[in-house]
Amino acid sequence: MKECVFVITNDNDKSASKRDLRREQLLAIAVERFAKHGYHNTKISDIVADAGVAQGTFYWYFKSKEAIGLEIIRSGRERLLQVIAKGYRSQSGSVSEMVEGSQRLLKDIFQFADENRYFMELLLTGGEDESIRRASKETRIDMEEAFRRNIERATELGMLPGSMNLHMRAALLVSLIEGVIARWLFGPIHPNSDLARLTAEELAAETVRFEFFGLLGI
Amino acid sequence: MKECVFVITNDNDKSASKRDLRREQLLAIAVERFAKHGYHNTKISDIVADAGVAQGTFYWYFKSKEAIGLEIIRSGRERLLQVIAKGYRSQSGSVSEMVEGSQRLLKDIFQFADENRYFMELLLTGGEDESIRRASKETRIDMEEAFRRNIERATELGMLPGSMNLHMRAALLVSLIEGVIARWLFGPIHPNSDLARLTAEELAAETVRFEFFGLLGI
Amino acid sequence: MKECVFVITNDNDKSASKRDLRREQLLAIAVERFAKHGYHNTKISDIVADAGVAQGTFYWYFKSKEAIGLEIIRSGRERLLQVIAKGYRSQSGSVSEMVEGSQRLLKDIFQFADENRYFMELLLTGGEDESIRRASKETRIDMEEAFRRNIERATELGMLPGSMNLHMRAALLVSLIEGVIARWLFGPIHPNSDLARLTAEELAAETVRFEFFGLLGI
Amino acid sequence: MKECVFVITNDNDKSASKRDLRREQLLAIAVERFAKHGYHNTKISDIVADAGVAQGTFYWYFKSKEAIGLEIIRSGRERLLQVIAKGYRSQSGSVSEMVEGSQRLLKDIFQFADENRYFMELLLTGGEDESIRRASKETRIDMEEAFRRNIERATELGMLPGSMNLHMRAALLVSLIEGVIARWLFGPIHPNSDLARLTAEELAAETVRFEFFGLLGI
DNA sequence: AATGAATGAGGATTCATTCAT
DNA sequence: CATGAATGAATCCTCATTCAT
Repeated sequence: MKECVFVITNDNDKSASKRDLRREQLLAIAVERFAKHGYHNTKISDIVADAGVAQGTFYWYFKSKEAIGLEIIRSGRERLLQVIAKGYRSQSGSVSEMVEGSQRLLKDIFQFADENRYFMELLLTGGEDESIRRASKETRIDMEEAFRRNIERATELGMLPGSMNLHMRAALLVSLIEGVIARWLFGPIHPNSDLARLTAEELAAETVRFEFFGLLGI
Repeated sequence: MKECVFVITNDNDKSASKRDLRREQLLAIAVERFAKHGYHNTKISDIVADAGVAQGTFYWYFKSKEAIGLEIIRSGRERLLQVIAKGYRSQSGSVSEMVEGSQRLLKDIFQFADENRYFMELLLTGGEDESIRRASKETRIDMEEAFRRNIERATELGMLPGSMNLHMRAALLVSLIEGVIARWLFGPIHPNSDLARLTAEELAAETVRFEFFGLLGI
Repeated sequence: MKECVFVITNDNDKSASKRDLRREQLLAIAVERFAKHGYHNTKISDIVADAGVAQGTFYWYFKSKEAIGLEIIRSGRERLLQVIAKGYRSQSGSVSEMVEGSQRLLKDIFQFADENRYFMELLLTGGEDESIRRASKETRIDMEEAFRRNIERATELGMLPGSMNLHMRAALLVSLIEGVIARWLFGPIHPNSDLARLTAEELAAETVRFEFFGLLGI
Repeated sequence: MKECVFVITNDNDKSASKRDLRREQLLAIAVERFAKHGYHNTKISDIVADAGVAQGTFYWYFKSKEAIGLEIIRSGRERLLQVIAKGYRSQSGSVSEMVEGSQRLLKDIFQFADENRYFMELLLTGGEDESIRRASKETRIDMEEAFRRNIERATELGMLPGSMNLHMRAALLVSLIEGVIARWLFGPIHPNSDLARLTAEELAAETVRFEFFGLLGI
């Protein structure tokens, strides 16, 4: 029987009822197993065994296996988009200020990914069930859209050159972020690479450098 | 019953026997279904129905479902690495020569991806079965390693600054490439984005610009 | 949450306690659902949801699902047999008196069926659970027996010819009654038939005519 | 393992393939168990155990449990309606000819019922699953409709008085037939009644007498 | 080479019933 | 009296794989 380690829902009210706790526990176990072994390779019987409850108990909290999968994506999506929303650019500034701001945002995202690695893994690599696949895609599109708006704003403020397609830039940027997170947290990663040992802060620094200056950059 | 459209294996011998053709056909159907619906959501009965043969016939050509999955990855991997190998840098040159070379390599990779979109989708998003997951990872690590050597060589030749971690650069570069391919060919992609309408050549141009100069670049 | 509409038990004592009311309510909901959807398709959770109480509450009033089924049959049986008992023939009379008496009895039975349609449906079409099936059968045998005695008495009084097997006559008569009730209240009924729109009285008149005179009758 | 006793489908072609035989066998076992124990109390595992095959084999022949239930009704319905269709009145005649014709029809129906008692039981008492319930109802309506047309024709030919509602007559007639069959073959039946021991012919004679002359009849 | 019937372990889901509070 | 969370046996159905023909 496993304790509840990863709290998934946004529980602002202090009095987490016993019911809520059990729900969180099942969610946490499910997201971990889905990420580690895949959705189809995770049996409800595995989840309940981990939680130390009977098979039927699962269905007191979730309508179906698909439902818990969607719930995981939904809840993670909300919190991920919140993190990104906080990093929105609002005012003009120097290049170094912009780089700094970007780095702070990336660090927040990487930290979130680290704290929610199983969700992140599910989001980035999962999607065996059609509906979960779709929900993941939507979340990733939302993320890209958030970055697109951010870049758009910076371009309007004259902080970025307007010569490149906005969508393209956003796509490239999010590719960078997703790829870095995936390699940092759950491979594929070259055995000799020490990328996995970096902190969120260090990772953000490296990434932001590439983001703004490319391979030729400083 | 479906015709064999996507030839997967490297068929050098001219006289493709009837047996080989059937094998190719099954592989082509399988890779498409695996990519479109996922490994677990693809039943052997689906594959054989598409091919217009009986259930048992499948097992005359492949040992098991896992085997056909691995075969798909194996064959795609070989051909993908060949494409990358051809683009290897060997001699020094100007920045614009380097950019040009890179762009040519990217174009080749994108073209390969376009011609093998189902394999690519399986490689980048698949991995429900443990052994296929591993095979995909290894292929992607190989790809990263190839790029790492390329960057290393360019750094030794003084064409790139040595200030950045090699593995990090390779990871960022491959993230870029993988993300762009995924968005170009099979989403997740923003509905308003016209990325999907670009040619391999145009995509390579955009990508290489970001690769070398970042968001601030020309 | 549903109000208690159909009172099922013979409540002679004036002061129906709160407890009795709840019991009646559960019985009423159960008999309706059993009739409409079948015994197996009715979940305890459906019944309690309709009643607006918790799952466990059901078991404070009834030992089990089977028990409530049997209770429904038992209580209905008592009241149905009472109705029939009141119509018993005791004295001789003319043919038209006999027809009149029969018609009155049928009208009473049809009225009872109308007021207890769900019980009637359960009695005539239900019987998925072995013990309920048995209880229903016994009730219907009792009904047949009551009619057999009635016919026997009329035959002894010389009001009916003795040329036909008594059991056969009773069987045919009860078949008629059961079939008519079923079609009148809950089908199977031909869409164009206006049988369902008849009153109990009209239905009794038509039925009694056939009962005594057959297709060739007046 | 049980042999196939009751052939359910209309197999006119001599060469019943092995596949057809297995299908018939499963149908026969299913209809018997559905009739004896009810639809919900019959497990697929019971059926296949009786047939001596593996669980999965069932699903090679039938899509689902519901499907086999519907197939049973569908096939029985066809054959039952054929029997009735053969008894259609076409020409005028004397009363005794009419009675004779009716008796012959009833005998055929009773014989069919005897030879297909499990189907009959399912048709008349079954219907736990919603779709099977509906299919049964439709069949019984068809039967009623067939008799209605028969009565209509006889009335047009002046062989029956026109004073009674057609639908009502048909309903009463079919009630009679259904009730008699039910009591004859599978109760509810009074223990002292010797109805169950009658032959189809005798039963038809008794029933037809009541049909035309009622209780007061000859 | 090919067929297609047969296998059977496995897994999701249901639901009557129990019980601590 | 009432709650509602928990139980777990039961059952339908899936599908990769085998094998006689």
